[in-house]
Amino acid sequence: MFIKNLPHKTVERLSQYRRALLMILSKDKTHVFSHEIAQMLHITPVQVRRDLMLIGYSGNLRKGYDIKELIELIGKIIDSERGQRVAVVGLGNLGKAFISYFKGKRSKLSMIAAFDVNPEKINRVFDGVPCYHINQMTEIIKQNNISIGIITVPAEQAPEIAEALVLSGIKGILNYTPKPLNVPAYVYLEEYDMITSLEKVAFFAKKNDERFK
Amino acid sequence: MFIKNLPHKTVERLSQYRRALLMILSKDKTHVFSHEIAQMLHITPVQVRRDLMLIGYSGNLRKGYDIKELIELIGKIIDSERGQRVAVVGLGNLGKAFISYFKGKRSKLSMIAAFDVNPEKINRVFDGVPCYHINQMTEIIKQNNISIGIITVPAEQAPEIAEALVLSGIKGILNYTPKPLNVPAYVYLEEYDMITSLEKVAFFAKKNDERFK
DNA sequence: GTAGACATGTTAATAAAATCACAACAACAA
DNA sequence: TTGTTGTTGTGATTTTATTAACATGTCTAC
Ligand SMILES: NC(=O)c1ccc[n+]([C@@H]2O[C@H](COP(=O)([O-])OP(=O)(O)OC[C@H]3O[C@@H](n4cnc5c(N)ncnc54)[C@H](O)[C@@H]3O)[C@@H](O)[C@H]2O)c1
Ligand SMILES: NC(=O)c1ccc[n+]([C@@H]2O[C@H](COP(=O)([O-])OP(=O)(O)OC[C@H]3O[C@@H](n4cnc5c(N)ncnc54)[C@H](O)[C@@H]3O)[C@@H](O)[C@H]2O)c1
Repeated sequence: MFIKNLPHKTVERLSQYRRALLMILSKDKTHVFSHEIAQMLHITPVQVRRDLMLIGYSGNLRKGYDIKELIELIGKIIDSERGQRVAVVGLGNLGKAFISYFKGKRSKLSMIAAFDVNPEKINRVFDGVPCYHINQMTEIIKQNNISIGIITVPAEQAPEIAEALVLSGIKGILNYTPKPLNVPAYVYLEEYDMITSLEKVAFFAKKNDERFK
Repeated sequence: MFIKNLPHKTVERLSQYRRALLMILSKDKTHVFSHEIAQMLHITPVQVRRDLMLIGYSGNLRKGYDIKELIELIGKIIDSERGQRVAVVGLGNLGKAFISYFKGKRSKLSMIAAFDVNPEKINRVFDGVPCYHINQMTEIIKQNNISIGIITVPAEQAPEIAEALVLSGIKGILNYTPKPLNVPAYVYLEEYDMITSLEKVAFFAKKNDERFK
């Protein structure tokens, strides 16, 4: 299902809506109001309604939004129908955290493989995901039609890993190392740094502190 | 040093500029151009110049920006003069990843303590950071004037941990669990979810793939 | 000494994102 | 029947963020 030019931020929030909805689905509620979703994500109810409007979903005026229906619709929009396959490169603390957190959470994204150089990790299975030697990476990516790579190797290795991923035909990269990467325009690159998040918190905490005093 | 209402996004980028600058500082370069910084962060040179303008920094027309000076100025703006103290709650994969990554990276943020319930972790030191039992949290936070907490416990425990952190007097929280938290307005809360990042990459990778075909 | 190449700094314009304001409606109570 | 409450959906507006355009300055080459 395609919707013309969904705003960048809306895509991000749709993923968050789904996460929140999956979380409350269990609690034998069938419907939810925009202000309930909003409260969970610390945004305004209008924002929620606007996003849902953009994906063409209508709620019930009295009961709110049907949770199951909405989850399904979000899936139709942000998931790829045929599914996408993912690999983690670097099975250290962060790689493991990702894999164990991800486990069983999304049906349209399959965690297919991990790659490392440490002999103690290679040819073993971690949380259902087999770990291979980095030398086999290109081969396995191609064989399994893996289209997304997550980089969690030591920073120095990141550029060569990124290059190898691109050459293997990957379409998207999620980089957790602080090393800036360069990839061709047809590969989507997302970077995240915990320290930047921490510094943001530190900055605004300090600011808040003055403001509320 | 205070600058009236620095845009939210600019604060984030300042942290990234500093990270990038620290990275190239070693390479016996003393100056850098806006387009070089821009390339590293995948943004435009104008954006960089605009941000630097906002913090009142002027570069050299011919040589660009003095790297050391700029690092220092960014510090004056985003760091707290007296420093801020940080604790990690939940010393699992993610908590460890954070601590070992953070180690030695920022002088104005000190990682003071970790808290956990697992007896094997308590009263031991991980990467220079001592781990205490969660029962001691309030006491240690107050004693050490810790103002920022990072939550990396299992999701179900997150709300009670957040509440305890707030009661202990924390001013900022960085939450890595998918559980939505509620904190008073004077506490700055930042949340991050790896799966949202991954889904964003998946979505735009899929989109790119169609566009470039 | 002057044209060319190439930076920065900044105002103005544009684009993207969020919010306001309110019409439309459903349920219910009096 | 009619007023009240509380919701959704959305055009209009505002706010925030980014980009364009260009004036200004510095070095180099000749
Ligand atoms: N962005 C963030 O928020 C963040 C947070 C923590 C760590 N980090 C970064 O993420 C990376 C991983 O952190 P970590 O704590 O998991 O480190 P780690 O040392 O625990 O894990 C790194 C893993 O990569 C493997 N490895 C090394 N070279 C490799 C290669 N050439 N190919 C494949 N695998 C290789 C190692 O064997 C190890 O298993 C580091 O670069 C760190 O700086 C980033
Ligand atoms: N946001 C993300 O990107 C992301 C990624 C991975 C994991 N996670 C989440 O982060 C959390 C931690 O992930 P992990 O892989 O490190 O898990 P983990 O199981 O390795 O670590 C959790 C740690 O918390 C400790 N703990 C449990 N209850 C506690 C309590 N009441 N007080 C203090 N400590 C307690 C455990 O002993 C353990 O050491 C989980 O909630 C997971 O869902 C988030």
